Amino acid sequence: METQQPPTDPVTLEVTDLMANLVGIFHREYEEAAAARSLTGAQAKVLALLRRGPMPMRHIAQTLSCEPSNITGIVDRLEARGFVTREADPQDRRVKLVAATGTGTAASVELRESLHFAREPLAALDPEERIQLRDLLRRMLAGAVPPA
Amino acid sequence: METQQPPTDPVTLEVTDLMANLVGIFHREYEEAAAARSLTGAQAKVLALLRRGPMPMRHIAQTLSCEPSNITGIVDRLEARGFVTREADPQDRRVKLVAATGTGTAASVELRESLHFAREPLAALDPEERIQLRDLLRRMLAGAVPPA
DNA sequence: CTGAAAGGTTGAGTTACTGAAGCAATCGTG
DNA sequence: CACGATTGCTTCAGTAACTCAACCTTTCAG
Repeated sequence: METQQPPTDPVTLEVTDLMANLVGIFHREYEEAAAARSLTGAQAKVLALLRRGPMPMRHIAQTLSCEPSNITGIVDRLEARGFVTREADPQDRRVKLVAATGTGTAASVELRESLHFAREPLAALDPEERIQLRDLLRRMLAGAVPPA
Repeated sequence: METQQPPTDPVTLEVTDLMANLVGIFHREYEEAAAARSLTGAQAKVLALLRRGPMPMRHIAQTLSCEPSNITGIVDRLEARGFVTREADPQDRRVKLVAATGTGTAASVELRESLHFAREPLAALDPEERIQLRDLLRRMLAGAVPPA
């Protein structure tokens, strides 16, 4: 949309494609791992966010870049199942602070640790390479939004 | 689900987390790029698959690991907008071969090339590092399913 | 030829999502 | 201090994606 850098070098293009595959695989595994705990992907994402502590709906919506009304529904369903609670912020009673319950946090942590991804494609790399990869990813993400 | 490797070393865990962030960013950009062409993410994925040539619905469903009935709907909407066609396979008339039209292919190629991702997080790496990253990703994906 | 299996579609039901409208609490300014 | 604008969240359509079960149609096996 903004500055149009016409050529896009071949390496970048290939990395983008590889990344797309990786994203596909990762995504599928994430959904499966969530489903195994009868969570949807969206619910799991919200729960993961809440591992950092209670936060206003607004903040959740911004972080996941979606409409607040969307979060209302997701939190509704999480709340109905006892994974999160909604409490009015005493500081500003317009704000609802969403917090993960013990069960919610546990499910999220468990999910995170169950990600097979860690063992499948990643297993193809030896420890040294994994560190290399980590460093590259760190640098790439240093500038980006600090999300999920 | 299968063999439980208890400890999961710290580097792997961190890589998984970084990857999760990356996946989030990439995913968001993909959706946006698709939306900019008034496609949904799912539609864009199917269209991307069809760049390789016509294929039966069954095959699409398997590749995207979802129910065939799901694909019916997505292809319906793509067809309604002239991005794909459905034709009976002369070899086996149960099979419907879905093929991207010129418009469909064009949209898909354009979308692929518009992925900003190439310039945002990736721009933080210098050419040498990008090659390093490419090689690592290649190795990781060598064993995996050859998807989208 | 007949019954089982495979490819797709249909229909019901859930979730995720958007956008507009609405309500309540808060803030800014005269 | 009061009043209008703004902010945070919910509610209400409306659409897309998805699952599952039931259902045709074509193919295949015996």
